[in-house]
Amino acid sequence: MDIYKSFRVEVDRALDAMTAAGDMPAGVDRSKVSVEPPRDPAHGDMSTNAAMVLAKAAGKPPRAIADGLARHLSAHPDVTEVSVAGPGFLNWRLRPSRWRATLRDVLAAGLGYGDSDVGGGRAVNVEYVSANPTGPLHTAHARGAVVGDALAALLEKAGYAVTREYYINDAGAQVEVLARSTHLRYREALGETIGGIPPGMYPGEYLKDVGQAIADRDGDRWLSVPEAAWLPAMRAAAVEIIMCWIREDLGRLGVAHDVFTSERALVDSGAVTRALTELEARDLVYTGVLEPPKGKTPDDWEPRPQTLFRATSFGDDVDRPLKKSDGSYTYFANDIAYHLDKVRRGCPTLIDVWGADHGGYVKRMQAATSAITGGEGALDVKLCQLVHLMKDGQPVKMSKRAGTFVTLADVLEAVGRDVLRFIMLTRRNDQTLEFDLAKVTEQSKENPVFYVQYAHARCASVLRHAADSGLPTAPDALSAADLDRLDQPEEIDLVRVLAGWPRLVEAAAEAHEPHRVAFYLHDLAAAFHALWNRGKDDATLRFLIDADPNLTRARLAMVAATKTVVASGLKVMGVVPVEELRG
RNA sequence: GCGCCCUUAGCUCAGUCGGAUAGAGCACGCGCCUUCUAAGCGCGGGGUCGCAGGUUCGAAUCCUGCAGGGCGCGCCA
Repeated sequence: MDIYKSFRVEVDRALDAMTAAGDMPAGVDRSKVSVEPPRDPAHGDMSTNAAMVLAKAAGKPPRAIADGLARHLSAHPDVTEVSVAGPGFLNWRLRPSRWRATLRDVLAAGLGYGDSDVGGGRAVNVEYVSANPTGPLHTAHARGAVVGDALAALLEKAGYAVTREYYINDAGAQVEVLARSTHLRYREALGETIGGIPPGMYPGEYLKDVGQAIADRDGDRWLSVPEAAWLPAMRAAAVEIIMCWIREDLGRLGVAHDVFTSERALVDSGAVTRALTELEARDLVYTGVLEPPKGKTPDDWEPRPQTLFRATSFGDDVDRPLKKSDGSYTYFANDIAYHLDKVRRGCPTLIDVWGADHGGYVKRMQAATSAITGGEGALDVKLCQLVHLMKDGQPVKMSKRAGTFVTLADVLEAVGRDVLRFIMLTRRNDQTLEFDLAKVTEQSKENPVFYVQYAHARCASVLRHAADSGLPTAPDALSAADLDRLDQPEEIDLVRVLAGWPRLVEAAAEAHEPHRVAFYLHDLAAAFHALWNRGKDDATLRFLIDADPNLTRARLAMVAATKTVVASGLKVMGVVPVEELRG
């Protein structure tokens, strides 16, 4: 169990005792009481805000409550140095043996250390990537892919039942364009000279491969038939081939979705019509005329009655159209049906990972999700800001229009999967990210990937040396070590960081912020590197002490636990830990 | 014009449901390799948390207004 959580229980017991003694009114709301590490370690190992939070309801000054809590807590066998500070913080320290005990927890749990049950097995659907099937993945997609995948892994570690989902946008005008562009390349593959690619068509060279593949499979059967005949065939074939590429790229990135949902299949099944019927039943659909967007009116704007969803009743700024002027459904209408579908499949908690250019779409989708599910479903949207691809400090020029964008496959080839995944998680999702192809493969402290991997490799190195000397390195053997031999302050510092991993997993999962794992691992690596270097100044602080097998075994337990927690964190990030950095 | 996101050290960024003297890396200055990997570690200088109000025991964090940057704004997805 998380060490902070277990002391939160102790605080509860103390409060119970105070209530029983009449020092505290019964039924006081304790939901804001927390036990956490103080920001400044000088204040102690743990701290609670209970006295300040409860002062008003208890009708007592914070310090009086804190004094009462202090009396109860100081009776705990693992607690020392209880003190009341500042406006009413209650601080205390733990006996070092209590901290050291976490090493056994880590060794016993292995990579499962930090697993939590806060999720309680509740279902969460994480939808991410969902790139349009009109071309290969490029760098902009990589961030959403990594963030979504790491978030899914994090939620699983925190005890949620996670579904990883990809929404294939294979309906609508853009796949029609794809079909026409593909037909052009198909004709080209059969020997026709097509000249330039007309405006409005996808110019990318990659469509040549699609055209060729269809020519190889079907011969010339789509050459002299009317568009109505070849268009659906081109569309289906192109989407299938490109989705195959996308899955390959995701596979290379180590991303695997559980569910792929087709927009077209959803529309064909009548789900959109049914969803709109449900909205109508709730009186959330009407026909109205929208104001033109101010400041940037389209040239061909004319007021027109439209089928609208009452998004404003759910916090959006304007009501949103559900049908185009030709009577077909808007993308938004399809998306409402899709989100309803996700909830109806048994998952009220939805997370969508989107690109920054979809920011204007968040409110309406949240409004719609809430409306269509009658408040049962809740949608959180993680918007990933832009990735600026750089090389040696200079921006890499990209233009999708000219077909010169950098594909995900290119970047993967240049830097590797693990580097790409780690770097994508070194920023909050709503912060823009600079990705320098040169810097991220440097082996220096400036590169967080290297820094964390180096810590893992150093742990592995120590364990290798130990094994070479015939020392036991298996977890159960190390668990039997006399951990009281770890009496250096820096050693306890490191153990404290290790003990913070379960708490971090829960906090990051609840906040839907996988990047916190990357920052935690950086801190953990720093604590380990610091300890390592202490052995440079003072040989008695090295991990392997030939003359003292018992001390060595205790220190190996600490090293093995550190290696395990680094690996556990990297696993959430989808990064493979390295055993060795030098070839 | 409106909406969303961002603004923290010279630079790039963290900052836990509001918590104590706001942190890390880079850069700068000074130290540490006969040693388990020095691709590392230690010490030091460096801040009006964009600006102005408000909420309260307490605000970088929540609310309001303003400024600067990014993204978006019916019949694209």
